[in-house]
Amino acid sequence: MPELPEVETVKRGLNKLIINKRIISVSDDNYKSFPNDKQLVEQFLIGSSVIKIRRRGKALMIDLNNKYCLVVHLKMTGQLVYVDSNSRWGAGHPNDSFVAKLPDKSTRVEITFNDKSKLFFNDQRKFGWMRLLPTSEVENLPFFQKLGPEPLVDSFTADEFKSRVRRRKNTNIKAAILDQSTLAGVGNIYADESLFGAKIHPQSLVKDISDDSLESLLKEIKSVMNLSIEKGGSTDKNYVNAEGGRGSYLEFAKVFRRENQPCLIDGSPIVKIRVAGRGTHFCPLCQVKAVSKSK
DNA sequence: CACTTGACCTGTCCGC
DNA sequence: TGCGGACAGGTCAAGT
Repeated sequence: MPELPEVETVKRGLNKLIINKRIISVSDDNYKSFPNDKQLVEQFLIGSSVIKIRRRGKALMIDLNNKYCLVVHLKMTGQLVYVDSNSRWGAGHPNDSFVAKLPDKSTRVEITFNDKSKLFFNDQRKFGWMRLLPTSEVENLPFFQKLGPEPLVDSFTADEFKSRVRRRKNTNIKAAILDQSTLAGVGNIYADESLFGAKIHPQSLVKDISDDSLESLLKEIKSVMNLSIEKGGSTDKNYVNAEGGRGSYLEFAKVFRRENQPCLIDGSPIVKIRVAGRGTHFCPLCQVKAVSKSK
């Protein structure tokens, strides 16, 4: 589920909810979700306080006041949900029926703070993970070593985007932008949406795409992600924000999950195919496949 | 080496 | 209603 905008939304939520709270207990399901040595958790997680939450790509880093950091990757179905000391937001709150049921069968880790409020790490498919380690060692994790630049910072230029994408000359453009070493944070939803905006066919080979088109693609990636952050991300099935609420970006999506519905530009039906092993949505009229020059 | 495919899991939906 | 298979927003390992 969560791509950059969803993880950014969770980050912003947690930064309003758990700063300066002290962790008094942690329970987990002894599953791979949290493969840390129990002694390390006892020694460095319990008793520590949260300083701030950062995001890099689709990963979250919860910085603690003892130079340790709890890194979290939500993968497909992970959730980080905070609930107050009554385990609910109060009658009438739109998220109350969801959070009042926590923990549920997907809960993998439950963190309790000094004021009895809780942070739940839920993950139906168990692909996600948490990892406690010294903050200075976070960047050494293989996941971060390979990660490309953040797309939304000004220092990430069109020239750098082009040269990174063009390293993947023999593959299609969708695979190239889903590759987290090209740039960080693009997943299936925003790949489809940004390719539509840039009028690029998802199966076009990188070597057949013009520089102008790639520049347009970077602009679309930025604008699609910024809009999604504004809308609190995309909730399809599992994703919720740090308070258990839904994101509304999919109401604004132009191709994702809109197969057989009319293209908003020309009215022709949106098509769904499989590209790079993923369900892929596009408009066959707007997004014409780039043609190879050599042949 | 560059690239593609399958595996990791559970839940849901669709066709028979 | 039951059952098998395909599929779901991400990443890695293993294969070609």
